[in-house]
Amino acid sequence: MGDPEAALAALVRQALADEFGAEFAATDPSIRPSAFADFQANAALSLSKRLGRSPRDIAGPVADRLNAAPAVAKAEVSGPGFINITLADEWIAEQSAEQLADPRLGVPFAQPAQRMVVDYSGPNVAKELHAGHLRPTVVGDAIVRVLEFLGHDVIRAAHLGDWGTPFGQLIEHAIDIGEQATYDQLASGEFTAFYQAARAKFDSDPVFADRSRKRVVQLQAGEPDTMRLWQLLVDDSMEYLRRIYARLNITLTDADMAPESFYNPMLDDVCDELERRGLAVISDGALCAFPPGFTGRDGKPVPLMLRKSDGGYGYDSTDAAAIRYRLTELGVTRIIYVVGSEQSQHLQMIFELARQAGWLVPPATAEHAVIGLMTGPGGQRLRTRSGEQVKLADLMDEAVDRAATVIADRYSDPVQRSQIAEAVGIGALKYGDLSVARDSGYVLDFDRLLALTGNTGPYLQYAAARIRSIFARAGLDPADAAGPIILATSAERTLALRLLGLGRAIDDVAATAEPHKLAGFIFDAASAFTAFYEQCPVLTAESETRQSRLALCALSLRVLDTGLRLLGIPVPDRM
RNA sequence: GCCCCCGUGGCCUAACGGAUAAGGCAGCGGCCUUCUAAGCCGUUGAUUGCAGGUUCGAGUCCUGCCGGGGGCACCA
Repeated sequence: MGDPEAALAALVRQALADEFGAEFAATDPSIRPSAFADFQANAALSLSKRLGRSPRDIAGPVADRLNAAPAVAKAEVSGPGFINITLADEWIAEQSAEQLADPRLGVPFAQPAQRMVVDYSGPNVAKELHAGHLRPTVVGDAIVRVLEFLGHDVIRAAHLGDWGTPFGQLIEHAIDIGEQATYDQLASGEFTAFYQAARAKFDSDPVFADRSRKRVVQLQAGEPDTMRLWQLLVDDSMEYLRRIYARLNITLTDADMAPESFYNPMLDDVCDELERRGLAVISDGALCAFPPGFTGRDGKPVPLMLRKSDGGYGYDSTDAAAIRYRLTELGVTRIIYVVGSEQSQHLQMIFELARQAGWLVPPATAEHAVIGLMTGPGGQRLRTRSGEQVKLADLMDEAVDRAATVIADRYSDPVQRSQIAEAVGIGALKYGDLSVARDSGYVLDFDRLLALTGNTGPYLQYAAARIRSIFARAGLDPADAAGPIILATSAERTLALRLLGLGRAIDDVAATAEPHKLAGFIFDAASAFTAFYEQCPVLTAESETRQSRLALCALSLRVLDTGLRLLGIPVPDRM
């Protein structure tokens, strides 16, 4: 049991049970970090009414029992009934040595493992990823990595927009300019020109517009030649997406695409099922479901538009099919939609429909991991059509350029320089979005996203690089470091205790789908290491101290490295 | 009009109902002949939008108000 909070929780529960009866073994011991000790247990305050005693009278005997535990150096009642707990140095040292020896750094697998879907990134065929895609992409990927680390069976799902009326124009435009030119533009990510050219012709050329409309019909009908051209657009776009995901260190692959077209064959059946069950009715010519609890203007219920009056399908249809498929075919018990806040009502309606239809049955859950809306510098919304759209690729280039400027004079080898600039720039960019609560709205601000000092990706990478540097200087391999660990100074003790919180941080992320909790932990861990680094010489220390400090360094490195990798942040060997 | 989200030092943010609200940036003052100064140490700066309420205890929960954002029928 390496996690101090879990260990203390068990001790307090045991003390409560021993003191007041077995029924108190399940009480929430309310262990919290404390400014006055390592932790505080607040259970006595909330138990006061139930036990009919003053909090201090409850806390006293519990503290006495805690003081008898080897892990506890001191437990004392404070204030209205807080129990301030200081852990024994020897206990922390033992746990740290165990953590270092454990391939999983003391983080147990989740029990039981679940099968889950994480829906994120939201790419589109023939549209480039823009700055607004950054957050849902990096946050979703971090969530996936954390869940997989805990042993869950995670199905990545990027809801690829590859279907719909625009594809008529796009296919006709591809025919006009030829397949080679189409490939050249799309695979390189030059979507805007391609899209706008198609749009311009559609608006100005009646013949082209007519061809486009007919092409849509052919696409819906699955006409072979049309399908071949459509597939061409998809394949070319995928080449672009593969490249940008690879550069961003995102784990999505072709197999993880959950394209709208994939659900197309299921839409009729979904509509039939819902209509048969009386959950969908014809309204104004369209097949609609009206999940309860959603009213719009004029107090009318808000529909999910399952089939439009013209017989076509929209995203309500696809999402209904997707949630049914995931719950009933894939058999997942948790679905996490990492999607913008503006889709909140839509998703709540889809969830409600899924409950009504009996697809979403407890203990299975569906949740919306809200991504805050990104706005432009003026605070206005960045609309898809507007020219002020910032390309994600440009943002990445800028990030790497800024990093390169900072390190320009530090490395003579240009290859090494560009590799480090890449890791630092991309790391800074990603960490900027991973370090804040994902649901906070924010203004697109290059300086914020690309900062290189303070609580940033590079700070964490730098801490890791400095640790590697110590081992490099000593000619040692961090993998060979081992206990015992001696906690002689407060910096060493603080660092060791902090590192033991890794499992707690990871569990928090898994429970809440909020990666910024892991980011906060890593920053605290890196800060604790840096304080240690300033105060505790490693290589010049005497034998036992030196060995212990090397062990602490190795442990710090592995915790930082693990945390950064779970966030999807590259960790360069040196900086 | 109805529904949802958000208001925390000059700026950006954190805080699982717990004590004196925690960091980063910017500002000010220090620290490189000693393991990488992308760093460290110190310091200035907040009655957490306003008013009530619940609670032993509220930035956190409830109600109202003010301010900002989003959503509300065939776009996704």
